[in-house]
Amino acid sequence: MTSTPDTAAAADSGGFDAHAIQEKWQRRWAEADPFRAGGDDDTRPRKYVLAMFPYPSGDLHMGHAENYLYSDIVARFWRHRGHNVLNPIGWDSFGLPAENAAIKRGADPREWTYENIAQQRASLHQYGVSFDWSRVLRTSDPEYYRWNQWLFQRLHERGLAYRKESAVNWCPNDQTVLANEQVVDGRCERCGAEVVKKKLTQWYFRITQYADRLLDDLNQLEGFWPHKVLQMQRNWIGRSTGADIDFAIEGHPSPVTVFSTRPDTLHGATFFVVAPDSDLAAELAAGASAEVRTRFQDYLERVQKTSEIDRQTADRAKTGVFLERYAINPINGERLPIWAADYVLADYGHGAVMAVPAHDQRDLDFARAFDLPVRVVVDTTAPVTGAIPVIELDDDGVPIEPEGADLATIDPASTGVALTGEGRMVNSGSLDGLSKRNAIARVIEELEATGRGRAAKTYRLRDWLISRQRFWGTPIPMVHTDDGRIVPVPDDQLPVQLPTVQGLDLTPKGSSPLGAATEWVTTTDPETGEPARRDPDTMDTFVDSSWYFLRFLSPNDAAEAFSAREADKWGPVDFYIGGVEHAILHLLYARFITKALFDMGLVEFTEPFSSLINQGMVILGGAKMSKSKGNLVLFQEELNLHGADTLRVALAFAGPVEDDKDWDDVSTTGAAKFLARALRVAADVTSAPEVVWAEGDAALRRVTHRLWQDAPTLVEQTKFNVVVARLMELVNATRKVIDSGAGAADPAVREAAEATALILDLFAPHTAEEMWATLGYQPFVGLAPWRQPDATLLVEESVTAVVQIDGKVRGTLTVPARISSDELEALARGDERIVRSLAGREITRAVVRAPKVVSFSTR
RNA sequence: GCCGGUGUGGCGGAAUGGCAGACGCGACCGACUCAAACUCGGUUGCCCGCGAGGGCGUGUGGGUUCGACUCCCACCACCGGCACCA
Repeated sequence: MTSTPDTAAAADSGGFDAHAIQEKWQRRWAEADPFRAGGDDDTRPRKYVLAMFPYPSGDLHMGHAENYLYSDIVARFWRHRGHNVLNPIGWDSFGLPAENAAIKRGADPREWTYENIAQQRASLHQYGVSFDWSRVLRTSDPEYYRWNQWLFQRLHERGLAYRKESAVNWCPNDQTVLANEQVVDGRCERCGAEVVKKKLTQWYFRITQYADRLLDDLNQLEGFWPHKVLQMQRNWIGRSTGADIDFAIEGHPSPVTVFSTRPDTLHGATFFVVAPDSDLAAELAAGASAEVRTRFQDYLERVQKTSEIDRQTADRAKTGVFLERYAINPINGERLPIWAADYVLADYGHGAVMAVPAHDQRDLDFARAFDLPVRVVVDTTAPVTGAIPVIELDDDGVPIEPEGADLATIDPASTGVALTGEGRMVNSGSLDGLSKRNAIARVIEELEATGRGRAAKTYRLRDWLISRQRFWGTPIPMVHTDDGRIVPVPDDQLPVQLPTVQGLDLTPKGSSPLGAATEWVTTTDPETGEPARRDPDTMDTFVDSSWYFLRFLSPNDAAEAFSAREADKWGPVDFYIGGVEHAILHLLYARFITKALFDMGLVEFTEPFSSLINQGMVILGGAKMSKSKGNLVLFQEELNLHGADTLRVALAFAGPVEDDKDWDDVSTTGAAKFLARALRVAADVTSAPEVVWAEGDAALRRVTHRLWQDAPTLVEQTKFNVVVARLMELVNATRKVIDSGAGAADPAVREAAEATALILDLFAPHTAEEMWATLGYQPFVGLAPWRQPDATLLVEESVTAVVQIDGKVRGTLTVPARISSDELEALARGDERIVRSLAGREITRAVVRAPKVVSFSTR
């Protein structure tokens, strides 16, 4: 016989024809459609299981294999537990790769996109995933993106979508703007090009209005989302609390506000710094001498030439120019010289700071570089009530006198180290003697009394820039009239459809290619009928994915974005799984949009995903796989080679869900052997289906029922690798009874084989269906309920008790499970081995935990 | 610098404070075979010992406990996030 790929695969799969089984059951599933979610007449409790939908760039990779395996395991589990499960799939099909491929091939991005979707769809079918295939959506379909435009209008009505001019992140390679979240280490998240700042007027979503809720609501996700993701979102939102303080500026009409987290140190302010690239700096310089103006201009140019990457480098020497202007400290009337320096950022806080060099390291570095005064206002050597004094011990355990017990020895002006710790206020007028906490409260009170300051919060989070100067995305549904008004396209005129690419140049050139689609751009004001032009930009594709989980609930509804009724029934998503790369981008945006929809009264929940799992990556040889490195393991290839079940079991067994899995450590041979053994066990069963369960080999029955006891918990804890291990134990135990125990006719063998099929369905659904049929049942095992453990089988009749002497195991006793502590202790004391180990030493203490442990102490 | 996470055999990993290393891979031995592959059975943490048995062992050092991979403190290493954020 010649070796074809199929026979090779059969050999690899341990002698059975995995591919024939696979195709057979996939055909049956396609005919019967057993995994479609139930409708209104379905009274089972609901579970919404979702894996982050794929972007259709080329074929699926091993990361997808993991993602859709894990969600499928969970979906199948809940069906077995009697739930009505929604497990949908769709495609996140707008975006740059399609556009870039189209440019390269001189084609329409649609072709490339929909070809890839077809290919990925075929792979997922072949993988045996129990999706509800009736709900497929593609975000690049007008039927979908129409609702992006609807969402935009709703946000716009509420002032949550707005236009502003601002210095934005610009990717010179992709020729488009980027959201803050898409800039990683000063580089474009997509292509790695160094991002530059550019002043542009763009559309934003006002996510900052939700900053507090986005931050505070993370607490209710604690324990349900990975701790790491919660922490990353907290960092990203970056709330600081403190005070806004108004400083009058000499010769300037209005006061300037600064934010400080340490308003208690206001008396220690010795100068004032503005961001050189802020409007304020330009204004202040304009009112100064010609010489200052020149110096400032030179400095500004230098700053603007510095790349974001260089600017973010820590330990840069402080630079700046004195603007020969003065700010007035509102608490003591002191004149503070105003400097422009690039260590102050234009887009954080108010773009200006009060500098307190004694108690802020950056201000101190600057003061020392330019010889500015340093005034200590917090005595950090003074004890603070409630603070726990730290006493350090030297090598001999003798307390070391804290150095700097004398304030003079820790003077920041000479040490160069700012005093940022707790202490008592000094040189601060009415604040003297107060602790930091009390001083902050007092100074805010005083400032509020004179109207020169107030408690305030500042965030790191910026508004979400959603305009993109590219073709393959949702057109922004706004028109610009000749007289400069910006008018929304009314709902009944949506969708604003993308034009064909015919005659369009998609090559990135800094403005949207849609601007050149003259016919498309030219329109009329929907209110007045006057000539107008369409907004040529498209939306960030993260808008598409910020609400897709709601569209899955009524994907074919032409009347509304999603059904509020269905959202009440299914939402929020019960189990969400995807890669950690979306920890802030997608997950933050989806949370924001959900809260906005809640405020509109369209959903009844404020968090979209009740639980979240980040699966690890599939790597190779310790390194991330990538096309450029040429170390790719291709999903479709592995699928053809091993078959779906072997691949699924191998991945599920490879390790914990959240851990990275090195493909070198993923054992397809082990998985294939196990599946073959499981099938053989089912085939060996000779008893008829209607069997009396209470009979048969007791030891095997205990293995079976312990698994029935543990499996649900293990699956809910996503310990899939352990469930597979336990199934292997069960199959091994069954094999043993068949070969060298009660034999194949024993009812316990059938009971074990049926349990194997029912639980194996999570991991190897084709093999499980085959076993189920072999055992004489009608399909589908995927819909058959799991069984309850028999409680009487969970208690062992006899157990192994451990005897410890001084913490070391010195012997074991086989004892009845219900032995009393006294009996057990007596047995232990009398045990020949224990007596020998004691060697005459006296037992000073005995701790007995029947029936498991006896612990003797001898000293 | 700040915040978070992780350290267990040759490898992937398991273990409600109670026999560390389940399960699998790999390796070795054996059965089947003319032979190999497949399959099946056995051994496999390290050290000493022919053996019975003993010693050591979950990154390091301490602590709590009759008993610690597990809880507490300090440290080391690696990984991740943020970072001139006022």
